[in-house]
Amino acid sequence: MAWRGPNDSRMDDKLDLTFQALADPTRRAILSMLLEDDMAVTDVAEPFEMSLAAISKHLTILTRAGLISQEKRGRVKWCKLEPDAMKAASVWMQGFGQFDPVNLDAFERFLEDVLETGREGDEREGGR
Amino acid sequence: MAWRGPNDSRMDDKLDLTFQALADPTRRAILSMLLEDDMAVTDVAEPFEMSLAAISKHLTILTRAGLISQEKRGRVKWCKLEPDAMKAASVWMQGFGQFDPVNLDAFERFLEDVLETGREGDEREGGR
DNA sequence: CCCATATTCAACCGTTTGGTTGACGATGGC
DNA sequence: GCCATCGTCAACCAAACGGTTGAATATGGG
Repeated sequence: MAWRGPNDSRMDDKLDLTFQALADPTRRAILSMLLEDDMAVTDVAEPFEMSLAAISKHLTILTRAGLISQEKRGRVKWCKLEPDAMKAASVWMQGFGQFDPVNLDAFERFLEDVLETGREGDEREGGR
Repeated sequence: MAWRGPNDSRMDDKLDLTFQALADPTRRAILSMLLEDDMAVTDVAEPFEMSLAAISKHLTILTRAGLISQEKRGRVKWCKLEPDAMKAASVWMQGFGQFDPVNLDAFERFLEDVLETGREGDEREGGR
């Protein structure tokens, strides 16, 4: 991945979109729901006590941030989690933490591999 | 750490503050500066083309999010990075990726295995 | 063809955000 | 004691945010 350092303005714009998208509890809840499975817009909206239009707006914001993708099949629009943007933000944050940057490089390579092959590696046990 | 699951409202509030604080490029730049060293408010403000009052507000937001702390010594108020809050947000995000920093050792073993054998390990069961 | 379903659009509204300016309280140096 | 410096406060502003409602635009089913 072309890492341009913490001052790349393109990355800055991307982080703006990502963090702003994550800064709303409804949107975070939506992301959690999509972790379980892809969902139609109407189904995403169902557990929330707000209008479908409001949820539609939230989904647009998540899409622009790259956190999800939406594909229309028939008259139903399916929402799918896209962890890429989250990964970028996560990597940015790691720079401030107590995590080992060497391992970071390794997991970036790992992620690229995973994302390219389309494999999702959910053998991760904790399952929250 | 007392992990209460992704629906703990206290954590939700904390994540709100954290992500909202991170959703502004000025504030992220300030955090980057503080990564190098502790700084006085005036010195933080110096490279930015906005008023001291504006920077002061940004610093208040960062403080309420727990991302920095401020200590007044004499008439100078020193700002210090506090990576703990960032770590909480980072951990939340990890739940969406294939990357698990808590389990980096296991991951490294897994990565070595993948790279050596070129094999990808488990197959996923059902597609979506 | 007609109707129900799925989703977005457009206009609107109150609140929050990110900035400004000017006045103000504290503190340290001479 | 005075003055310059450090930082915040208060009032204000435009723009963005998060929500609502009602109309509009597909699309699929009988």
